[in-house]
Amino acid sequence: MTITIKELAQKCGVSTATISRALNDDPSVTKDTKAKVLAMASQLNYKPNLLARSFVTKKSNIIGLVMPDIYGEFFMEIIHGVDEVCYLNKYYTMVSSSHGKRSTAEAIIDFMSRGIVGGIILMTPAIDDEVRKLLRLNQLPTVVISGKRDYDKCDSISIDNYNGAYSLTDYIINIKKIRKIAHISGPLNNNDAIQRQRGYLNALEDNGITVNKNWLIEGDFTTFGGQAASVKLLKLKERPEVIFAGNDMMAIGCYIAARQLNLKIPTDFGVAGFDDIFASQFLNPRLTTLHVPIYELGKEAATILIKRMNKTEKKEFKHITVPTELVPGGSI
Amino acid sequence: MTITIKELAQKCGVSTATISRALNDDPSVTKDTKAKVLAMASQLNYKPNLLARSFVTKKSNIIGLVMPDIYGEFFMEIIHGVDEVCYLNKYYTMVSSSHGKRSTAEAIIDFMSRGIVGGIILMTPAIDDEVRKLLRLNQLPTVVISGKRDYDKCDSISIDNYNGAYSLTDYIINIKKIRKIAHISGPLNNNDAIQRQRGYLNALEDNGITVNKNWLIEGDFTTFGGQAASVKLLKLKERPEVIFAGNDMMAIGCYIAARQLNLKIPTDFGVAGFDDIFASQFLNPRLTTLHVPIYELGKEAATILIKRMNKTEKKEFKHITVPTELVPGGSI
DNA sequence: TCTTTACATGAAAACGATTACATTAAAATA
DNA sequence: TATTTTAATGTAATCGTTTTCATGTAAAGA
Repeated sequence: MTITIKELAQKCGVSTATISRALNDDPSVTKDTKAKVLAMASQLNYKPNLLARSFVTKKSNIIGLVMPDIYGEFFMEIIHGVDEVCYLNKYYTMVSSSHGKRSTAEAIIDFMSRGIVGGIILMTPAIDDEVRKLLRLNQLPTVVISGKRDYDKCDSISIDNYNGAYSLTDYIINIKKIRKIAHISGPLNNNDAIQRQRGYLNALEDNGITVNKNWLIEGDFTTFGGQAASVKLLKLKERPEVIFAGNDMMAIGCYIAARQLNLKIPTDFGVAGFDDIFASQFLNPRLTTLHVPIYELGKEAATILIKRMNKTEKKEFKHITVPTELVPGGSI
Repeated sequence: MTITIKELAQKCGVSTATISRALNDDPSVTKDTKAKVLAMASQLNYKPNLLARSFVTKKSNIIGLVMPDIYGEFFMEIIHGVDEVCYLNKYYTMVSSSHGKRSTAEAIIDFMSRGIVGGIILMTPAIDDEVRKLLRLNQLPTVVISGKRDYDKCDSISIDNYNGAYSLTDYIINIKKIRKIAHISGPLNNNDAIQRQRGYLNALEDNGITVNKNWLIEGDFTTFGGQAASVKLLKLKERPEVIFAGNDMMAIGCYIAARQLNLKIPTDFGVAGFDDIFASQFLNPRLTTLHVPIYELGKEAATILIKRMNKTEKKEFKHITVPTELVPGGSI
C-alpha cells in the first residue's frame, strides 16, 4: 500500500506543492515545515512515484546501457562499473542488448523514443551510419564506449588498442628478443580488432621486420577461432615463435591447439593475448597479455553521463582514451 | 522530436481514445480505422511514451533484478537469461545490487515503492527475516532464485545443490574408488553452501564413511580462500586424496595451492568443484565439477515472472528445482 | 416506418508528481 | 500608521496515456 503525495499532504495539513518543495529541498519552504514534512514522510514511508515524477519533469534518472550482447566478462565488468556509479548517484541501470537479432540502432531507438531513460551508454565495436545518424538527431545525453574514437558529437571513451598492441609487440621484439611473431586479429569490421592489428603491424615495421603474410590471420575473437588459426600457423613450414592473439579468448584457443598438437608453451612457441580476462590468470603458464581496465571504463562512462544529465558538465564533449597495461606472464 | 498521441490523433482525424484503442488492438475499433492509425503511426514513427502508459495503467513492463552483487559469471549468466526473455516479450530489465553497502531489503523496497518496476526477480543466497517480511506485504509479483526452497509465498527457483553435491561425492567414492575426500564449504550463512555440504556429508554417511573433522573446512567461495584451505589440507599428516571445493572459484584455489606446493593434479591429489564456470574448462587438467544451468535459470525466472505479471499464470506458486549435471574432467 | 439494439467513436476524467501563478501574511519602509 | 516589499504557501494547470461513460449512427426487429 504505497502512499501518494496527496495523502501525505493531508496528513501534514499542507498542500501537495509544499510537500513537493520540501522534499526537493526548495529554499522557499521554512525549516519547520520542511522538518514536519520530512518526519511525516519517513514515518509513513512515503517515496515519490518515480514514474509520475519522470513523466512530468521529462527527466529520467534511468540510464540505458546498450550493448551488442549481454554476454562475457567484458560486458559484466561494464555493467558492474555502471551500476556502481548509478547506485551512488541514485540512478538506475537498465540493460539492453541487440540480441544478435536486431541492430544496435533499434535498441537505441527503443530507448530514445519511449521516454524511459534519461541518458544512454552505448557500447559498440563500431559505429555504423545508421547509428551515427541516430546520435546526430538524438536529444538524450549519450556516452559512447568504443574501440576507436570515431564519433565526436558526444562524449566518448575508448581503449587505447593501438598503443597497447604496439607496446606488447615491441616488448616481444626488444625484451624477449623474438622477431618471428604471428598475429591472429579479430574480425576486421571491429574497431578494436583493426586498431590492435595496426599496432602490431607498425611495431614490426618500426623494428625493421617485414610482415610474413602467412602469419597474419583474421580470426573471430572466439576460442574456437583462435584454436583453428593457431593450428594453421603451427603447421606451417616456417612456424612463428610467438602467436599474438587479438584477444584472450583466442589466446586460450592457442593453448588448446598446443595441447592438441602436443606442443609446449613457451618452449615450443609463445602466446600473447589482449584483454586480461579472468581466466587468463589461471592458464598454465599464465598468459602474457594486456590488461584493459573495463570496470573503471564503465564507471567513467556512467560518471560522465550523469554529469551530463545533471547539466553540470560544460558543453564541449569529452573524449577519453584509456591506456592498457602490460601483464607479463610465462607464456612467452 | 518525439510525437505524442494527440498529434497523431489530429493527423488521423480521430480522437486519442481511438488511437489508444487501435494501438492496443481493442476489438471495438474497425479494421479500416485500425489500419489507418497503424499506418500513420509507423509513418510518423510514433511510439507510446512508456512512462505515461505505466503511470496511468499502474503496470510496468520493467523487471527489477535484485542481486547481492553484480559481479562474477553467475550474475552475468542470470542477467543474460533474464534479458533474453525480456527482450522477446518486450519487457525491460533493470538491474540493482546491494553493493555490499546496503541490505537486499533496501534494494527491494526501492523497487517496490517507486513504481518503476512491475515485477521483481530476487537472487539471494538466503532470505532473512527482513526480506521475508517485505515479500509478505509485497504487492509486486516476485520470483526468488535461491540456494534452497525456503519461502513459498511466491514463485521460486532453486538449484538442486544437495543432490548435486551428493552425486558428485558418490561418484568419487564409487566410480573413482576414492574414500578420502575433504570438503571446503562455502560460508555457512549461505544456503547454497549449506546444501552442498549436506550433500557431501550424507553421501559419505550412506557409503559408511566417517567424516574426518580436519577435512571439513569452511571457506568463503573465493579463489584465495580455496587456496588457503587447500594448503591447510595438503599439509596435514593425513592428507585427503580428493578435495571437493564448494564452488569452482575455490577449486581454482586448489590448483594454485598445488602449484605452490609443487604437487600434481590428479596424481598427488584430486580436485572437484561446483558451478562449472567458464574458466574451469581451461584448467589443466580440466576440472571435474557440476554444471549449473544458470542461463536457463535466469530465463525460467523471467518467463514465470512475465506470466505472473500478465496474470496468465494460475494462482498457486511454482517451486522449481533445477538439477545440476556432472562434468567429469581430468582432475580426479 | 418507428423503435430497439449493437456498434464505433468521442469527450472528459484520472493517474501522481511538478511548477507557474495567485494569494496571503508578515516584515520592512515611508 | 499606511504602504510597499518579501516570504511562505496554496491553487490549478500540466504532462501522455488509458478508460469510463456518453453519444451518435447504422442495423435489426416490430
